[in-house]
Amino acid sequence: MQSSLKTLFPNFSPELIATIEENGSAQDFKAGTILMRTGQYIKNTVLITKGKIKIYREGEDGGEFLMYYLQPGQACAISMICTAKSEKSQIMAKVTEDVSVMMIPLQMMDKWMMEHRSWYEFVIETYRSRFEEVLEVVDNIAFRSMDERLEFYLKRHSDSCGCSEVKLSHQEIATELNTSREVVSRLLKKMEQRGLVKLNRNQIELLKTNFTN
Amino acid sequence: MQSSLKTLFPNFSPELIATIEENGSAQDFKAGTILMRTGQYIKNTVLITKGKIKIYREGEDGGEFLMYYLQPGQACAISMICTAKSEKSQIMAKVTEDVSVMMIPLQMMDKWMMEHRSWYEFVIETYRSRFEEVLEVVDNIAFRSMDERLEFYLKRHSDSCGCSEVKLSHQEIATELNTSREVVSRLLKKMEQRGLVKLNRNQIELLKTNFTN
DNA sequence: CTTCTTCTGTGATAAATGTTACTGTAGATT
DNA sequence: AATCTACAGTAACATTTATCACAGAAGAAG
Repeated sequence: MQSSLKTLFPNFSPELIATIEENGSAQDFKAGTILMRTGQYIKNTVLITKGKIKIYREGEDGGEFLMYYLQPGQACAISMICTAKSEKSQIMAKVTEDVSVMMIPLQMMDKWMMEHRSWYEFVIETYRSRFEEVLEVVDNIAFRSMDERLEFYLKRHSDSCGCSEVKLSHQEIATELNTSREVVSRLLKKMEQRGLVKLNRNQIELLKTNFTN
Repeated sequence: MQSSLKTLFPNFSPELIATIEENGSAQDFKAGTILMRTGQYIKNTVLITKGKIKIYREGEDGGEFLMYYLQPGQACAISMICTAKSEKSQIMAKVTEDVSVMMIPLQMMDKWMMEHRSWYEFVIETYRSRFEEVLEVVDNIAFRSMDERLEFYLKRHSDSCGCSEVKLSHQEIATELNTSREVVSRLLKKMEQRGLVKLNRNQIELLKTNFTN
């Protein structure tokens, strides 16, 4: 357990790791748990050591829209940003695979930024990469049509799990793209006809050759 | 000129202001100048002291999509983020009203973060507010239809200039929302019929009463 | 095996948005 | 005044996406 921080966050200095273990509290959450809601105040920064957390935006009508996933070795950029002034969360965070996290009280943030170079760099890099990711999301909805967005979504999923099978129902995909199940079914069918995927119940197999370009 | 920094960035400490004036270089740019292109390397952080800069994303087909405007007293969050590692820009920055800026070489960033508390806080706050703004943009395209987005766009414009007349052609609006001029014309006409706006050549007057809710 | 539930496929139709094509008008230019 | 150009209005049509309605198939539960 102690060592997992070291391997997951290889750039952290030994002193920083010690400080984290001293001040943070390790916690586990089951899939389905909602860790953060829109409008809630943020009291902790979260480092993920196991599992997966989905960060998404919720529309007034209850629709949702996927921003990105948090995985082991990553941290929640939003919580870091808001934390500084204990702001309200602008997003929803939901556990999609049982997670283990390190909860770090917000008071530590500013302190460590000054004291630990490796923490400072990690925070900046987290901001940067998330900002970039969100910009890519904007690109997708602003410039691309549903079929392209679907392809991109599947690709991102398979990249993240490292395998070519995406185990999701059409309904789940539709929800994350904020569209309807029928639309997803139809587009997937077309993709199958184009030879891009193979469809099974609750599972979509990406035929990589056509995909990775 | 010296004093403008002080009034525009009231939270900066006197020492920080002195340091900025010492290390930064004041520069002016005419409306229309493109300060940053997608893919370019970033060498400076930019503080705006006069004018307006448009930050937008560019699609492969040349379409554009407005993210937000930078105004006096603000800084380019992207340049701050990327700067840390001299990354490539992910966005376009175009001067829309003649600007004066302070260019700050990227080496200063990290240094000042450690040395000047008020700089650190400014940077964090800039990150936070821009991130929030981008999330709002995502909301708009993900959950709202064109007419709502148009209303939001107009409102934001009038808020930013403090007046109720938006001096833009339908074409310009269409470009920023990445749609076509005809669509904007149609929707504006409908809004006029609903009594929300009054249309003139190159100018849209918001009839506030209905608007500010 | 039978029943139930969830997931998937698909047609028909509606609504929103994009595209094409054309017209008129205001203001600038000559 | 005559001409030109950018801007605005609008109809007709194409395309994309959303919604409704229903049917069949896979797997779970009894």
